[in-house]
Amino acid sequence: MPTEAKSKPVPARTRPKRVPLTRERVLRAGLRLVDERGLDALTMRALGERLGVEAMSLYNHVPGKQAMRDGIRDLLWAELADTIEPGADWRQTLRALAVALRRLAAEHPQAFPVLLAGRITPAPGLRAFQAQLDSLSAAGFDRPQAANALRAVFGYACGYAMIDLSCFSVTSSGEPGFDVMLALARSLPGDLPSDLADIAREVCLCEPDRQFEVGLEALLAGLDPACRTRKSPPRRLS
Amino acid sequence: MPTEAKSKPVPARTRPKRVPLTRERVLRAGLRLVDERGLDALTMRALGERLGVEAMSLYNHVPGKQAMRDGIRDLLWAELADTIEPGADWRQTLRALAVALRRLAAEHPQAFPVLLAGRITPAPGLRAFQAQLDSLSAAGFDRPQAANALRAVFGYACGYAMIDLSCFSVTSSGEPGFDVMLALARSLPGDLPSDLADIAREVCLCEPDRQFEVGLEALLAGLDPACRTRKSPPRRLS
DNA sequence: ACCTGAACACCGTTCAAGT
DNA sequence: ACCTGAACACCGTTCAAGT
Repeated sequence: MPTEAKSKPVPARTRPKRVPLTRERVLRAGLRLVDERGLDALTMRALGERLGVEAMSLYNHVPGKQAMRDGIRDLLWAELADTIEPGADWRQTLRALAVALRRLAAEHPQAFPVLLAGRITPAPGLRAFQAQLDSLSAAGFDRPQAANALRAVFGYACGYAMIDLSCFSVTSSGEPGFDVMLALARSLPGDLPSDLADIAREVCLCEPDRQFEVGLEALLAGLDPACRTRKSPPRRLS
Repeated sequence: MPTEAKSKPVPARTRPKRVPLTRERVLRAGLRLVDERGLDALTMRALGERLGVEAMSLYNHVPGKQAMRDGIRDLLWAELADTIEPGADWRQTLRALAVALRRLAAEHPQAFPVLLAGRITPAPGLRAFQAQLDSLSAAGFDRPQAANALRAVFGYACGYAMIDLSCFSVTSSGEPGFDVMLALARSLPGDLPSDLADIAREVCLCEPDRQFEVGLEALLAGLDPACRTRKSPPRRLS
Protein backbone atom coordinates (compact mmCIF):
# COMPACT_ATOMS: atom_id res chain seq x y z
CA MET A 1 0.00 0.00 0.00
CA PRO A 2 1.96 3.08 -1.21
CA THR A 3 -0.59 5.67 -0.03
CA GLU A 4 -0.07 4.64 3.53
CA ALA A 5 1.32 7.56 5.54
CA LYS A 6 -0.36 10.22 3.53
CA SER A 7 -3.52 11.99 4.64
CA LYS A 8 -4.04 11.48 8.36
CA PRO A 9 -1.36 12.21 10.95
CA VAL A 10 -1.84 8.83 12.67
CA PRO A 11 -0.60 9.97 16.08
CA ALA A 12 2.07 7.57 17.31
CA ARG A 13 -0.25 5.77 19.72
CA THR A 14 -1.59 2.93 17.58
CA ARG A 15 -4.56 2.51 19.86
CA PRO A 16 -6.47 -0.82 20.18
CA LYS A 17 -7.96 -0.12 16.73
CA ARG A 18 -11.49 0.42 18.09
CA VAL A 19 -12.99 -2.78 16.69
CA PRO A 20 -16.65 -1.82 16.39
CA LEU A 21 -19.06 -3.52 18.72
CA THR A 22 -21.70 -5.73 17.19
CA ARG A 23 -24.47 -8.01 18.37
CA GLU A 24 -22.46 -11.03 17.28
CA ARG A 25 -19.35 -9.86 19.10
CA VAL A 26 -21.27 -9.05 22.27
CA LEU A 27 -22.95 -12.45 22.37
CA ARG A 28 -19.74 -14.30 21.67
CA ALA A 29 -17.95 -12.47 24.47
CA GLY A 30 -20.89 -13.29 26.71
CA LEU A 31 -20.59 -16.97 25.90
CA ARG A 32 -16.89 -16.88 26.64
CA LEU A 33 -17.55 -15.13 29.94
CA VAL A 34 -20.08 -17.79 30.97
CA ASP A 35 -17.73 -20.57 29.94
CA GLU A 36 -14.90 -19.17 31.98
CA ARG A 37 -16.59 -17.83 35.08
CA GLY A 38 -20.08 -19.30 35.24
CA LEU A 39 -23.56 -18.03 34.50
CA ASP A 40 -23.72 -15.87 37.61
CA ALA A 41 -20.70 -13.94 36.39
CA LEU A 42 -22.55 -12.84 33.26
CA THR A 43 -23.10 -9.21 34.14
CA MET A 44 -23.65 -6.25 31.88
CA ARG A 45 -20.88 -4.38 33.65
CA ALA A 46 -18.40 -7.27 33.57
CA LEU A 47 -19.13 -7.96 29.94
CA GLY A 48 -18.73 -4.30 29.07
CA GLU A 49 -15.36 -4.19 30.76
CA ARG A 50 -14.24 -7.26 28.83
CA LEU A 51 -15.18 -5.49 25.61
CA GLY A 52 -13.54 -2.21 26.64
CA VAL A 53 -16.81 -0.35 26.90
CA GLU A 54 -19.25 0.85 29.52
CA ALA A 55 -22.14 -1.43 30.43
CA MET A 56 -24.75 0.86 28.92
CA SER A 57 -23.24 0.57 25.45
CA LEU A 58 -24.31 -3.04 25.27
CA TYR A 59 -27.93 -1.95 25.06
CA ASN A 60 -27.19 -0.63 21.60
CA HIS A 61 -26.75 -4.20 20.41
CA VAL A 62 -28.77 -6.39 22.73
CA PRO A 63 -32.07 -5.26 24.24
CA GLY A 64 -31.34 -6.55 27.74
CA LYS A 65 -29.96 -9.31 29.84
CA GLN A 66 -32.65 -11.87 29.12
CA ALA A 67 -32.14 -11.27 25.42
CA MET A 68 -28.44 -11.84 25.97
CA ARG A 69 -29.06 -15.20 27.57
CA ASP A 70 -31.37 -16.11 24.70
CA GLY A 71 -28.72 -15.03 22.23
CA ILE A 72 -26.10 -17.18 23.94
CA ARG A 73 -28.52 -20.09 23.84
CA ASP A 74 -28.93 -19.54 20.10
CA LEU A 75 -25.16 -19.55 19.66
CA LEU A 76 -25.03 -22.95 21.31
CA TRP A 77 -27.78 -24.30 19.08
CA ALA A 78 -26.00 -23.00 16.02
CA GLU A 79 -22.74 -24.58 17.13
CA LEU A 80 -24.58 -27.84 17.69
CA ALA A 81 -26.13 -27.73 14.24
CA ASP A 82 -22.78 -26.97 12.59
CA THR A 83 -21.15 -29.81 14.45
CA ILE A 84 -23.49 -32.58 13.34
CA GLU A 85 -22.03 -34.42 10.42
CA PRO A 86 -24.73 -36.00 8.29
CA GLY A 87 -24.72 -39.78 8.31
CA ALA A 88 -25.39 -42.36 5.65
CA ASP A 89 -28.37 -43.98 7.35
CA TRP A 90 -30.74 -43.11 10.16
CA ARG A 91 -28.59 -44.76 12.78
CA GLN A 92 -25.54 -42.76 11.78
CA THR A 93 -27.58 -39.59 11.73
CA LEU A 94 -28.91 -40.07 15.25
CA ARG A 95 -25.49 -41.13 16.49
CA ALA A 96 -24.03 -37.94 15.04
CA LEU A 97 -26.61 -35.87 16.89
CA ALA A 98 -25.86 -37.64 20.15
CA VAL A 99 -22.10 -37.26 19.98
CA ALA A 100 -22.40 -33.64 18.87
CA LEU A 101 -24.53 -32.92 21.93
CA ARG A 102 -22.10 -34.53 24.27
CA ARG A 103 -19.16 -32.75 22.67
CA LEU A 104 -20.99 -29.45 23.01
CA ALA A 105 -21.42 -30.09 26.71
CA ALA A 106 -17.74 -30.95 27.07
CA GLU A 107 -16.68 -27.76 25.32
CA HIS A 108 -19.07 -25.48 27.19
CA PRO A 109 -19.37 -27.08 30.61
CA GLN A 110 -20.76 -23.99 32.27
CA ALA A 111 -22.87 -22.70 29.41
CA PHE A 112 -24.41 -25.99 28.34
CA PRO A 113 -27.44 -25.84 30.66
CA VAL A 114 -28.72 -22.70 28.94
CA LEU A 115 -29.21 -24.75 25.77
CA LEU A 116 -32.42 -26.13 27.24
CA ALA A 117 -33.39 -23.07 29.23
CA GLY A 118 -35.78 -21.57 26.70
CA ARG A 119 -39.34 -22.59 26.08
CA ILE A 120 -38.86 -23.37 22.43
CA THR A 121 -36.04 -24.52 20.21
CA PRO A 122 -34.61 -21.69 18.08
CA ALA A 123 -34.36 -21.85 14.30
CA PRO A 124 -30.90 -23.40 13.87
CA GLY A 125 -31.91 -26.22 16.16
CA LEU A 126 -35.15 -26.76 14.30
CA ARG A 127 -33.26 -26.93 11.03
CA ALA A 128 -31.03 -29.62 12.48
CA PHE A 129 -34.12 -31.48 13.67
CA GLN A 130 -35.55 -31.22 10.19
CA ALA A 131 -32.51 -32.94 8.72
CA GLN A 132 -32.79 -35.65 11.35
CA LEU A 133 -36.46 -36.22 10.68
CA ASP A 134 -35.91 -36.38 6.94
CA SER A 135 -33.24 -38.99 7.40
CA LEU A 136 -35.56 -41.05 9.57
CA SER A 137 -38.44 -40.68 7.12
CA ALA A 138 -36.24 -41.89 4.29
CA ALA A 139 -35.45 -44.98 6.34
CA GLY A 140 -39.10 -45.92 6.67
CA PHE A 141 -40.11 -44.21 9.91
CA ASP A 142 -43.47 -42.51 9.70
CA ARG A 143 -43.37 -38.93 10.93
CA PRO A 144 -44.57 -39.48 14.51
CA GLN A 145 -42.18 -42.41 14.90
CA ALA A 146 -39.39 -40.20 13.62
CA ALA A 147 -40.20 -37.44 16.08
CA ASN A 148 -40.25 -39.95 18.90
CA ALA A 149 -36.90 -41.41 17.99
CA LEU A 150 -35.42 -37.94 17.82
CA ARG A 151 -36.80 -37.01 21.23
CA ALA A 152 -35.52 -40.18 22.80
CA VAL A 153 -31.99 -39.87 21.46
CA PHE A 154 -31.81 -36.16 22.13
CA GLY A 155 -32.99 -36.70 25.68
CA TYR A 156 -30.60 -39.53 26.31
CA ALA A 157 -27.60 -37.60 25.04
CA CYS A 158 -28.54 -34.43 26.90
CA GLY A 159 -29.15 -36.12 30.18
CA TYR A 160 -26.02 -38.21 29.94
CA ALA A 161 -24.00 -35.11 29.19
CA MET A 162 -25.44 -33.27 32.17
CA ILE A 163 -24.49 -36.11 34.46
CA ASP A 164 -20.99 -36.00 33.01
CA LEU A 165 -20.90 -32.35 33.97
CA SER A 166 -21.92 -32.90 37.55
CA CYS A 167 -19.44 -35.73 38.04
CA PHE A 168 -16.49 -35.03 35.79
CA SER A 169 -16.17 -31.31 36.07
CA VAL A 170 -12.43 -31.80 36.21
CA THR A 171 -11.88 -34.02 33.22
CA SER A 172 -14.21 -35.98 30.99
CA SER A 173 -11.57 -38.00 29.18
CA GLY A 174 -11.07 -41.73 29.13
CA GLU A 175 -9.22 -43.34 31.99
CA PRO A 176 -10.19 -42.70 35.62
CA GLY A 177 -6.76 -41.23 36.36
CA PHE A 178 -5.39 -40.53 39.78
CA ASP A 179 -6.09 -36.82 39.46
CA VAL A 180 -9.77 -37.48 38.91
CA MET A 181 -9.91 -39.64 42.01
CA LEU A 182 -8.25 -36.86 43.92
CA ALA A 183 -10.49 -34.10 42.62
CA LEU A 184 -13.53 -36.21 43.35
CA ALA A 185 -12.36 -36.92 46.86
CA ARG A 186 -11.86 -33.22 47.44
CA SER A 187 -15.30 -32.32 46.16
CA LEU A 188 -17.13 -34.76 48.39
CA PRO A 189 -18.45 -33.12 51.54
CA GLY A 190 -16.44 -34.07 54.58
CA ASP A 191 -19.36 -35.32 56.61
CA LEU A 192 -20.55 -37.79 53.99
CA PRO A 193 -20.82 -41.34 55.36
CA SER A 194 -18.09 -43.44 53.79
CA ASP A 195 -20.47 -45.92 52.20
CA LEU A 196 -22.16 -43.07 50.34
CA ALA A 197 -18.79 -41.74 49.26
CA ASP A 198 -18.16 -45.17 47.77
CA ILE A 199 -21.40 -44.90 45.83
CA ALA A 200 -20.41 -41.50 44.48
CA ARG A 201 -17.10 -42.93 43.32
CA GLU A 202 -18.75 -45.87 41.64
CA VAL A 203 -21.20 -43.74 39.71
CA CYS A 204 -18.63 -41.16 38.69
CA LEU A 205 -15.76 -43.42 37.79
CA CYS A 206 -17.36 -45.75 35.31
CA GLU A 207 -16.07 -45.29 31.78
CA PRO A 208 -18.44 -42.63 30.53
CA ASP A 209 -17.22 -42.45 26.94
CA ARG A 210 -17.59 -46.11 26.22
CA GLN A 211 -20.74 -46.52 28.26
CA PHE A 212 -22.39 -43.58 26.59
CA GLU A 213 -22.21 -45.54 23.38
CA VAL A 214 -23.41 -48.78 24.90
CA GLY A 215 -26.58 -47.09 26.06
CA LEU A 216 -26.95 -45.25 22.78
CA GLU A 217 -26.71 -48.46 20.76
CA ALA A 218 -29.25 -50.07 23.04
CA LEU A 219 -31.61 -47.21 22.46
CA LEU A 220 -31.10 -47.23 18.70
CA ALA A 221 -31.76 -50.94 18.54
CA GLY A 222 -34.98 -50.48 20.45
CA LEU A 223 -36.13 -47.64 18.21
CA ASP A 224 -35.72 -49.59 14.99
CA PRO A 225 -39.20 -49.74 13.46
CA ALA A 226 -38.39 -53.20 12.15
CA CYS A 227 -38.16 -54.33 15.77
CA ARG A 228 -41.22 -52.51 16.99
CA THR A 229 -43.80 -54.05 14.68
CA ARG A 230 -43.46 -57.48 16.25
CA LYS A 231 -45.13 -57.48 19.62
CA SER A 232 -43.03 -59.87 21.71
CA PRO A 233 -39.32 -59.86 20.90
CA PRO A 234 -38.27 -63.38 22.04
CA ARG A 235 -37.67 -65.87 19.22
CA ARG A 236 -40.50 -68.13 18.20
CA LEU A 237 -39.79 -71.81 18.52
CA SER A 238 -41.79 -73.19 15.63
CA MET B 1 -58.41 -28.33 77.39
CA PRO B 2 -60.00 -26.83 80.55
CA THR B 3 -57.07 -24.58 81.50
CA GLU B 4 -57.46 -22.59 78.33
CA ALA B 5 -58.30 -18.98 79.15
CA LYS B 6 -56.43 -18.89 82.39
CA SER B 7 -53.02 -17.25 82.81
CA LYS B 8 -52.28 -14.92 79.90
CA PRO B 9 -54.61 -12.12 78.83
CA VAL B 10 -54.47 -13.13 75.14
CA PRO B 11 -55.22 -9.67 73.76
CA ALA B 12 -58.10 -9.89 71.32
CA ARG B 13 -55.91 -9.70 68.19
CA THR B 14 -55.08 -13.36 67.59
CA ARG B 15 -52.03 -12.46 65.53
CA PRO B 16 -50.57 -14.78 62.82
CA LYS B 17 -49.23 -16.96 65.63
CA ARG B 18 -45.57 -16.14 64.84
CA VAL B 19 -44.65 -19.56 63.47
CA PRO B 20 -40.93 -19.67 64.13
CA LEU B 21 -38.64 -19.53 61.15
CA THR B 22 -36.48 -22.54 60.50
CA ARG B 23 -34.02 -23.69 57.88
CA GLU B 24 -36.52 -26.24 56.63
CA ARG B 25 -39.30 -23.68 56.39
CA VAL B 26 -37.07 -21.17 54.61
CA LEU B 27 -35.94 -23.70 52.02
CA ARG B 28 -39.44 -24.97 51.41
CA ALA B 29 -40.74 -21.46 50.87
CA GLY B 30 -37.82 -20.89 48.51
CA LEU B 31 -38.73 -23.95 46.49
CA ARG B 32 -42.31 -22.80 46.26
CA LEU B 33 -41.19 -19.36 45.14
CA VAL B 34 -39.03 -20.84 42.38
CA ASP B 35 -41.83 -23.13 41.27
CA GLU B 36 -44.28 -20.27 41.03
CA ARG B 37 -42.21 -17.43 39.68
CA GLY B 38 -38.97 -18.86 38.32
CA LEU B 39 -35.40 -19.07 39.50
CA ASP B 40 -34.70 -15.38 38.84
CA ALA B 41 -37.48 -14.45 41.26
CA LEU B 42 -35.69 -16.19 44.12
CA THR B 43 -34.54 -13.16 46.04
CA MET B 44 -33.68 -12.79 49.68
CA ARG B 45 -36.02 -9.85 49.94
CA ALA B 46 -38.91 -11.49 48.11
CA LEU B 47 -38.52 -14.66 50.13
CA GLY B 48 -38.41 -12.69 53.36
CA GLU B 49 -41.61 -10.90 52.45
CA ARG B 50 -43.31 -14.21 51.70
CA LEU B 51 -42.31 -15.39 55.17
CA GLY B 52 -43.38 -12.17 56.87
CA VAL B 53 -39.86 -11.21 57.80
CA GLU B 54 -37.09 -8.90 56.65
CA ALA B 55 -34.53 -10.30 54.21
CA MET B 56 -31.70 -10.19 56.73
CA SER B 57 -33.46 -12.60 59.05
CA LEU B 58 -32.97 -15.38 56.56
CA TYR B 59 -29.25 -15.34 57.27
CA ASN B 60 -29.99 -16.77 60.68
CA HIS B 61 -31.08 -20.00 59.00
CA VAL B 62 -29.24 -20.18 55.69
CA PRO B 63 -25.71 -18.82 55.23
CA GLY B 64 -26.40 -17.13 51.90
CA LYS B 65 -28.05 -17.33 48.55
CA GLN B 66 -25.83 -20.03 47.07
CA ALA B 67 -26.49 -22.15 50.13
CA MET B 68 -30.18 -21.58 49.57
CA ARG B 69 -30.00 -22.86 46.02
CA ASP B 70 -28.04 -25.87 47.26
CA GLY B 71 -30.64 -26.45 49.92
CA ILE B 72 -33.45 -26.33 47.38
CA ARG B 73 -31.52 -28.79 45.23
CA ASP B 74 -31.27 -31.11 48.23
CA LEU B 75 -35.02 -30.84 48.77
CA LEU B 76 -35.57 -32.00 45.21
CA TRP B 77 -33.21 -34.94 45.64
CA ALA B 78 -34.97 -35.91 48.84
CA GLU B 79 -38.35 -35.73 47.14
CA LEU B 80 -37.00 -37.87 44.32
CA ALA B 81 -35.67 -40.46 46.74
CA ASP B 82 -38.95 -40.58 48.67
CA THR B 83 -40.90 -40.99 45.45
CA ILE B 84 -39.08 -44.04 44.11
CA GLU B 85 -40.99 -47.14 44.96
CA PRO B 86 -38.70 -50.16 45.18
CA GLY B 87 -39.29 -52.76 42.50
CA ALA B 88 -39.21 -56.52 42.48
CA ASP B 89 -36.41 -56.91 39.95
CA TRP B 90 -33.75 -54.68 38.45
CA ARG B 91 -35.97 -53.63 35.56
CA GLN B 92 -38.72 -52.48 37.90
CA THR B 93 -36.22 -50.63 40.03
CA LEU B 94 -34.77 -48.70 37.14
CA ARG B 95 -38.22 -48.03 35.74
CA ALA B 96 -39.27 -46.61 39.09
CA LEU B 97 -36.27 -44.27 39.10
CA ALA B 98 -37.07 -43.08 35.60
CA VAL B 99 -40.73 -42.37 36.22
CA ALA B 100 -39.96 -40.70 39.54
CA LEU B 101 -37.55 -38.36 37.76
CA ARG B 102 -40.04 -37.43 35.12
CA ARG B 103 -42.76 -36.90 37.70
CA LEU B 104 -40.44 -34.65 39.68
CA ALA B 105 -39.88 -32.55 36.59
CA ALA B 106 -43.60 -32.32 35.97
CA GLU B 107 -44.27 -31.20 39.53
CA HIS B 108 -41.45 -28.66 39.67
CA PRO B 109 -41.17 -27.40 36.11
CA GLN B 110 -39.22 -24.31 37.02
CA ALA B 111 -37.11 -25.76 39.82
CA PHE B 112 -36.20 -29.03 38.16
CA PRO B 113 -33.02 -27.76 36.44
CA VAL B 114 -31.39 -27.00 39.79
CA LEU B 115 -31.43 -30.74 40.55
CA LEU B 116 -28.37 -31.14 38.32
CA ALA B 117 -26.82 -27.77 39.04
CA GLY B 118 -24.38 -28.87 41.72
CA ARG B 119 -21.08 -30.57 41.20
CA ILE B 120 -21.91 -33.62 43.25
CA THR B 121 -25.00 -35.55 44.18
CA PRO B 122 -26.13 -34.88 47.76
CA ALA B 123 -26.65 -37.61 50.32
CA PRO B 124 -30.34 -38.46 49.75
CA GLY B 125 -29.62 -38.95 46.07
CA LEU B 126 -26.63 -41.15 46.80
CA ARG B 127 -28.72 -43.26 49.11
CA ALA B 128 -31.25 -43.76 46.32
CA PHE B 129 -28.41 -44.68 43.98
CA GLN B 130 -27.18 -47.18 46.53
CA ALA B 131 -30.54 -48.92 46.52
CA GLN B 132 -30.52 -48.99 42.75
CA LEU B 133 -27.02 -50.44 42.58
CA ASP B 134 -27.84 -53.09 45.15
CA SER B 135 -30.84 -54.16 43.15
CA LEU B 136 -28.74 -54.40 40.02
CA SER B 137 -26.00 -56.34 41.81
CA ALA B 138 -28.53 -58.82 43.08
CA ALA B 139 -29.64 -59.39 39.51
CA GLY B 140 -26.17 -60.38 38.36
CA PHE B 141 -24.71 -57.06 37.25
CA ASP B 142 -21.15 -56.55 38.38
CA ARG B 143 -20.61 -53.19 40.04
CA PRO B 144 -19.29 -51.23 37.05
CA GLN B 145 -22.08 -52.60 34.86
CA ALA B 146 -24.56 -51.55 37.50
CA ALA B 147 -23.18 -48.02 37.67
CA ASN B 148 -23.34 -47.77 33.90
CA ALA B 149 -26.92 -48.91 33.73
CA LEU B 150 -27.84 -46.42 36.41
CA ARG B 151 -26.13 -43.56 34.58
CA ALA B 152 -27.78 -44.45 31.30
CA VAL B 153 -31.30 -44.64 32.70
CA PHE B 154 -30.87 -41.57 34.86
CA GLY B 155 -29.54 -39.62 31.92
CA TYR B 156 -32.31 -40.76 29.62
CA ALA B 157 -35.04 -39.85 32.07
CA CYS B 158 -33.51 -36.49 32.95
CA GLY B 159 -32.95 -35.43 29.39
CA TYR B 160 -36.37 -36.57 28.29
CA ALA B 161 -37.94 -34.64 31.14
CA MET B 162 -36.04 -31.50 30.24
CA ILE B 163 -37.29 -31.69 26.69
CA ASP B 164 -40.79 -32.09 28.02
CA LEU B 165 -40.25 -28.89 29.92
CA SER B 166 -39.09 -26.89 26.95
CA CYS B 167 -41.95 -28.13 24.77
CA PHE B 168 -44.88 -28.81 27.03
CA SER B 169 -44.63 -25.99 29.50
CA VAL B 170 -48.39 -25.69 29.26
CA THR B 171 -49.46 -29.26 29.82
CA SER B 172 -47.61 -32.54 29.80
CA SER B 173 -50.65 -34.81 29.81
CA GLY B 174 -51.71 -37.33 27.22
CA GLU B 175 -53.63 -36.09 24.20
CA PRO B 176 -52.35 -33.22 22.06
CA GLY B 177 -55.42 -31.15 22.84
CA PHE B 178 -56.43 -28.03 21.06
CA ASP B 179 -55.18 -25.82 23.86
CA VAL B 180 -51.69 -27.25 23.53
CA MET B 181 -51.69 -26.54 19.82
CA LEU B 182 -52.77 -23.02 20.56
CA ALA B 183 -50.22 -22.41 23.27
CA LEU B 184 -47.50 -23.80 21.07
CA ALA B 185 -48.53 -21.60 18.17
CA ARG B 186 -48.42 -18.59 20.44
CA SER B 187 -44.96 -19.40 21.74
CA LEU B 188 -43.42 -19.78 18.30
CA PRO B 189 -41.66 -16.62 17.15
CA GLY B 190 -43.60 -14.81 14.46
CA ASP B 191 -40.77 -14.68 11.97
CA LEU B 192 -40.16 -18.43 12.00
CA PRO B 193 -40.37 -19.95 8.50
CA SER B 194 -43.46 -22.09 8.32
CA ASP B 195 -41.61 -25.30 7.50
CA LEU B 196 -39.62 -24.90 10.72
CA ALA B 197 -42.81 -24.22 12.64
CA ASP B 198 -44.06 -27.55 11.31
CA ILE B 199 -40.94 -29.24 12.65
CA ALA B 200 -41.48 -27.68 16.07
CA ARG B 201 -45.04 -28.98 16.09
CA GLU B 202 -43.97 -32.47 15.10
CA VAL B 203 -41.34 -32.73 17.80
CA CYS B 204 -43.54 -31.27 20.50
CA LEU B 205 -46.77 -33.01 19.74
CA CYS B 206 -45.71 -36.64 19.75
CA GLU B 207 -47.16 -38.63 22.62
CA PRO B 208 -44.50 -38.06 25.23
CA ASP B 209 -45.89 -40.27 27.96
CA ARG B 210 -46.15 -43.37 25.84
CA GLN B 211 -42.96 -42.69 23.92
CA PHE B 212 -40.98 -42.10 27.08
CA GLU B 213 -41.69 -45.69 27.96
CA VAL B 214 -40.92 -47.03 24.53
CA GLY B 215 -37.45 -45.52 24.70
CA LEU B 216 -37.01 -46.64 28.28
CA GLU B 217 -37.87 -50.24 27.47
CA ALA B 218 -35.47 -50.13 24.55
CA LEU B 219 -32.74 -48.94 26.84
CA LEU B 220 -33.50 -51.52 29.51
CA ALA B 221 -33.44 -54.30 26.94
CA GLY B 222 -30.06 -53.13 25.71
CA LEU B 223 -28.63 -52.92 29.22
CA ASP B 224 -29.54 -56.49 30.15
CA PRO B 225 -26.24 -58.20 30.91
CA ALA B 226 -27.65 -61.40 29.42
CA CYS B 227 -27.80 -59.58 26.09
CA ARG B 228 -24.43 -57.94 26.30
CA THR B 229 -22.26 -61.03 26.73
CA ARG B 230 -22.97 -62.21 23.18
CA LYS B 231 -21.06 -60.08 20.75
CA SER B 232 -23.32 -59.87 17.70
CA PRO B 233 -27.04 -59.84 18.44
CA PRO B 234 -28.48 -61.30 15.19
CA ARG B 235 -29.65 -64.91 15.43
CA ARG B 236 -27.26 -67.62 14.33
CA LEU B 237 -28.50 -69.80 11.57
CA SER B 238 -26.93 -73.15 12.48
C1' DA C 1 -31.58 -16.68 70.24
C1' DC C 2 -33.72 -14.38 66.76
C1' DC C 3 -35.08 -10.21 64.27
C1' DT C 4 -34.30 -5.34 62.47
C1' DG C 5 -32.41 -0.63 60.40
C1' DA C 6 -29.01 1.37 58.35
C1' DA C 7 -25.37 0.93 55.39
C1' DC C 8 -22.23 -0.63 51.43
C1' DA C 9 -21.00 -2.41 47.08
C1' DC C 10 -22.97 -4.06 43.13
C1' DC C 11 -26.56 -4.97 39.66
C1' DG C 12 -30.08 -3.95 35.42
C1' DT C 13 -31.93 -0.30 33.03
C1' DT C 14 -33.26 4.57 31.44
C1' DC C 15 -32.27 8.85 29.56
C1' DA C 16 -30.38 13.05 28.38
C1' DA C 17 -26.14 14.48 26.74
C1' DG C 18 -21.99 14.10 24.21
C1' DT C 19 -19.15 12.96 19.68
C1' DA D 1 -25.01 6.00 14.90
C1' DC D 2 -22.77 4.79 18.80
C1' DC D 3 -20.95 5.69 23.39
C1' DT D 4 -21.07 7.85 28.16
C1' DG D 5 -22.31 9.93 33.08
C1' DA D 6 -25.50 10.36 36.14
C1' DA D 7 -29.32 8.52 38.15
C1' DC D 8 -32.93 5.11 40.03
C1' DA D 9 -34.69 1.01 41.89
C1' DC D 10 -33.28 -3.24 43.37
C1' DC D 11 -30.10 -6.86 44.95
C1' DG D 12 -26.73 -9.69 48.41
C1' DT D 13 -24.50 -9.18 52.58
C1' DT D 14 -22.55 -7.15 57.05
C1' DC D 15 -23.01 -5.40 61.50
C1' DA D 16 -24.29 -3.06 65.41
C1' DA D 17 -28.39 -2.61 67.82
C1' DG D 18 -32.71 -4.02 69.63
C1' DT D 19 -35.97 -7.58 72.14
